Amino acid sequence: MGVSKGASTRPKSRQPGTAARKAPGAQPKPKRLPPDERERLIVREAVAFFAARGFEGQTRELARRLGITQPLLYRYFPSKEALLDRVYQEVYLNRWNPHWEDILEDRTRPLEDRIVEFYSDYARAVLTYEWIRIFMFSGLRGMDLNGRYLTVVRDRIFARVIREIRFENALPSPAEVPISEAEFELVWSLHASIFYIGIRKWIYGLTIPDDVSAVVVALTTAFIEGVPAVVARLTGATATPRARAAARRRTP
Amino acid sequence: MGVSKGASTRPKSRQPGTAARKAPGAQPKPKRLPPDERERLIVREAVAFFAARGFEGQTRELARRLGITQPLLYRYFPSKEALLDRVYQEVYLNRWNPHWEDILEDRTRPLEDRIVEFYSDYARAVLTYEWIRIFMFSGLRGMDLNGRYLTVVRDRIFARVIREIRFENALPSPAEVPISEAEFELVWSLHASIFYIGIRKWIYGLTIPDDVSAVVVALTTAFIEGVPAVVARLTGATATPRARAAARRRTP
DNA sequence: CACCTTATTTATCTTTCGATAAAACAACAT
DNA sequence: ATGTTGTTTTATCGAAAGATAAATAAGGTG
Repeated sequence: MGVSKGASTRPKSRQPGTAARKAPGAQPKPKRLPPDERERLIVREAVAFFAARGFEGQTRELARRLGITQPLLYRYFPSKEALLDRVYQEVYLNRWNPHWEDILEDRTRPLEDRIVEFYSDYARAVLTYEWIRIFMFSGLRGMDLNGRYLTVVRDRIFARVIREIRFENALPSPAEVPISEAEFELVWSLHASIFYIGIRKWIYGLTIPDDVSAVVVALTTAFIEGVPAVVARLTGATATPRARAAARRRTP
Repeated sequence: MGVSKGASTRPKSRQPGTAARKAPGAQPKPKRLPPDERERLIVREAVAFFAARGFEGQTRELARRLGITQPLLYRYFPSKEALLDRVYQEVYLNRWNPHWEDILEDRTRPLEDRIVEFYSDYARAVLTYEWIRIFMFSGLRGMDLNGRYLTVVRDRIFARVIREIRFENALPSPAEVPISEAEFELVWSLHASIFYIGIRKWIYGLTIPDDVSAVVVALTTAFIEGVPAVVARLTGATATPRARAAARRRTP
């Protein structure tokens, strides 16, 4: 069945020395590359490709975007699933900044500054086309990756934010009074407000404010101003503005 | 190639009168149904099916879940795409409650009550497995449906909320001072905090608070308490607590 | 330059999936 | 009963789409 039909329609080999100028827009050239460099190229393009098309995106199209043939992908990854695993790793693991945790607990600075700096940088890292979409795609696919990632966020970020808020307001530490779900819920609402900006842009295709950082600042300020009263109620203690000011002064 | 192989492995026809008892768990029976009832069954199952599997879900599996054969779907819908269009319509159009707009502008009630009632009911309608997931799937697919839906939300809900907040605080009406993007951004943050609860549950598979309504109340209260100052700054006017109380008294 | 290693391509297999045509059969009217 | 209408199934097509084996050729080494 039609074996030689397709092959004859396009030149089988280029003359040596012919610069292989392709149509404009096509990949420069499927040059022979050292394996690790080719692998890097594949992973980089795969992240962009699957972010755009979803995980049902076809290996043939990915190969075309890379300017290579589809079977070559299978020399570097045993299956499409293995390539997807690599894509997750690339997006989740490699974009977490351990320094974020230090920022949040640097008590030489006002808490509001710390949260603003953290969320500004977090937004810069996470509110991107690739991150947001791959996160959603993997969530919809039912992978537990999202759950595991958000457990880390909860333990390392949310818990720290709450601990620092309590400290600033001279409230019991988490060791004395465990963090309630209601307190976590407050931080979730700040987190959601910021993350949802990325969803609006990269999933819904809406326009968002030019200056995302300014929005982060505004949301954080409102959060810091409004939350202590709620937290105080939740922990059973009271935190008046006076107590807050005192706590702030106490901080070196 | 193996034409009669598959057919011989299972009984081709049932004895008339045989009740066709199938394996437990299988659909009751592919009874012959009036077209509009069959169509309703298909649409209902299609919504659940595509919400779970995404729009790449296969027609064969959908048919199996319905207890019918796959070609029968094509008697009711000319193509898979047509069935998907029907699914969107079902989810978006049929779950919008026009009364919501009335709730928000009923000035005989305190604004906080109105927003709480609106968002409690909105959450009940929208924070469901099917709604949230189909909304995300269609967004990721690049459909403009999400954009069009959210334009409606913006014009009918957000704009009303802002107008009412201004009124309560004796600030200029939108006719006098147009609504700024910053004001919309404030309402977006409330909306995001609530909507994201659904994302956490139905996309990430996380546990959420038992009492979502209580969270809606808490978020709305914080919003109402915190926002007027910001809105006042944005409109160039001032809204002291005194002005707010006055405005509230003025409301019949 | 000849040779060897291995990156890359060509050709092809198998399965899956949307879609169609024709056969079968259930319900109803006469 | 018998015929007619229209729902449902059976059988099958053709085009993807993941994956594999064998052939090709680029680049380094003696």
